[in-house]
Amino acid sequence: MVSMGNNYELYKVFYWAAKTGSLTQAAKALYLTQPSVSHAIKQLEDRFGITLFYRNPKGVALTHEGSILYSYIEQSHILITLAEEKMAALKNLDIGELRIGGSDSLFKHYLLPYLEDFNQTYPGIRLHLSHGTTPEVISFLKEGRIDLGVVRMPIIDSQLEVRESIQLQDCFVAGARFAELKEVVFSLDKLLQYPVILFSRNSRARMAITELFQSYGYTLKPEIEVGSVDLLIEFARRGLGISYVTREFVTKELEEGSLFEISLDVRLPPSNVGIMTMRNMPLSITAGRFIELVR
Amino acid sequence: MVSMGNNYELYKVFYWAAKTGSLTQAAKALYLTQPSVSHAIKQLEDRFGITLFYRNPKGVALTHEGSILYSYIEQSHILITLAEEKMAALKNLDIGELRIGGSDSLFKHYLLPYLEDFNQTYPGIRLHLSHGTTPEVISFLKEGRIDLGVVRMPIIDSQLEVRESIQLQDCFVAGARFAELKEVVFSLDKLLQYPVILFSRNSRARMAITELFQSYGYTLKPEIEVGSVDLLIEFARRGLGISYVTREFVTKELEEGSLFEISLDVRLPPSNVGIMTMRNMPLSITAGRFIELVR
DNA sequence: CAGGAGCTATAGATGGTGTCTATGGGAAAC
DNA sequence: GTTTCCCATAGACACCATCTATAGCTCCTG
Repeated sequence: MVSMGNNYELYKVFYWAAKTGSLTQAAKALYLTQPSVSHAIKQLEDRFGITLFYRNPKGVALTHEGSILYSYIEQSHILITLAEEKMAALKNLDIGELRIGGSDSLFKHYLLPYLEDFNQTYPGIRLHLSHGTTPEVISFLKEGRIDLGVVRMPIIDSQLEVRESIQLQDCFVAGARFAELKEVVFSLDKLLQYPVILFSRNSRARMAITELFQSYGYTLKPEIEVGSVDLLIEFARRGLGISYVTREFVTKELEEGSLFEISLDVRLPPSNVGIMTMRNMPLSITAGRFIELVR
Repeated sequence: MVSMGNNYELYKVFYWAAKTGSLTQAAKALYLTQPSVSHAIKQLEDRFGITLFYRNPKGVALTHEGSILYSYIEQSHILITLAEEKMAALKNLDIGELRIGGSDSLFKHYLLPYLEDFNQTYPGIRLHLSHGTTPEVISFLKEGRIDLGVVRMPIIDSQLEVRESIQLQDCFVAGARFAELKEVVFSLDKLLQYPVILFSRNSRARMAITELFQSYGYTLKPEIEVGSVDLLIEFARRGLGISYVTREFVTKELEEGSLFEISLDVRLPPSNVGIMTMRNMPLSITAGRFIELVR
């Protein structure tokens, strides 16, 4: 693996010398002195064994060979300049992309305002949202397909760095059809006498509540399983049963009275939203900025 | 005229680090040590404020931002490599061009063997031949349209550097129709009784012979004027008159007897071929090599 | 599980070289 | 003739690119 060739820095000097047609001007452009430029050009000429410039009293002019070199170096210089501009734009968040993984419900009910805010502040950043279950999001992250994942805590994975975000409280809610239960304080076993609606997927929330019932010796078996948080809410509103949802996701319905919360004699465990990134991997600029925004 | 930006040399290091996926390998390719490469990459990252590589136990991998940079730098590197190869080829005379100015007759009768030789030795060099009168050739040279000019001496021009080449001797020749003149020794005025054929253009040779006659008080007025040396020879062979030609250009005809030289009682002035280049301007590689060949 | 063999990061020392100042020469312009 | 641009050269200096040495990390292997 041989890498013959000159110091690339010399080509920068050559570029400016050729472009300005003057070693003195090139020196100014590069914040150098004229002898430095003179010396740099001489180095190139010596290494190539080719004279690149004619020296005139009014400046320098490319020789035939020099102009051949210039035709390449000019392109090369343009590319490097574009690259530097692009890096500056990336740094500045004028361009870039932010890839987030998470569940639909978290996107809609938790992340949406942040995403709107971020998008308004940095309209040049393209947002990629990948939804999936917690394990799927984790593998997206490990495969490098997303910059950060937003999932329910707890996450135990030494490869991941998890930042806790707001706390969410799951609860049971019901609609008008069960209005007579508003003032009742339920025990877990009493709740089982009513139709319960749960999220169908193996979500962390569902596993948690199932385990809670089991720890009291009960088995929680849903009457209905639905595939989205929206349906959980809608089904409860329509009186199809009592839904287990995240309270913060039904704030509106609770306020307007289309849903009410079932009071229980046990405390349901809260859960936090966690923002995951790869441990020991630098954050992309966009991801870093987004995380700052969220916290 | 601002030139922000990094030391281009850093991009060379970046290129190899990205290409090999290993700082250690990059160091080997660049004949450096690993800490040097590490340091160089760090500099780039610090200047951009962007992390370019993920550091793994088995090497490094480009971040998203790093791979954007790489897409530019890779192209840039390819161009520079091509440029360096091109320069090496030019130096090596594998490619290139040689632009020579001169008169048709000198090309044909003087330069041709050298050109053939040069072309055989350096088949990759393209030859451009521009013919013209001496003043035309000089202006070609000053305009940079040719690398060297081949004309009759003397040339007096302080901007030009002239290398004397072989001496040529002009003479009068006639064909079979004037066979009876073979043994005669002519004086200038006696020659004027015969039809003389001269080159039509204001060539240096014609001016010289006209002046010679004038210095003896005679006026040389050609019976026929022709536009090429070939016609001078052909007309003489066919007996249309006595042609004034360069002896070296009719060697073959003199040997085979289709022409013979007129003996004169005065010595005609010899002239040298001169190879002109611009003074104080570096020779192109091809021109330099060609001049070596000729001398 | 310990040890070896990769890899990269960091610290500190050093020498090379890139850059500077000072100067000279040459051509053009005034 | 004098000035005023160029660029080339010489020599000195300081910076920084590079080095050596070392540490930390992960993976692999006996």
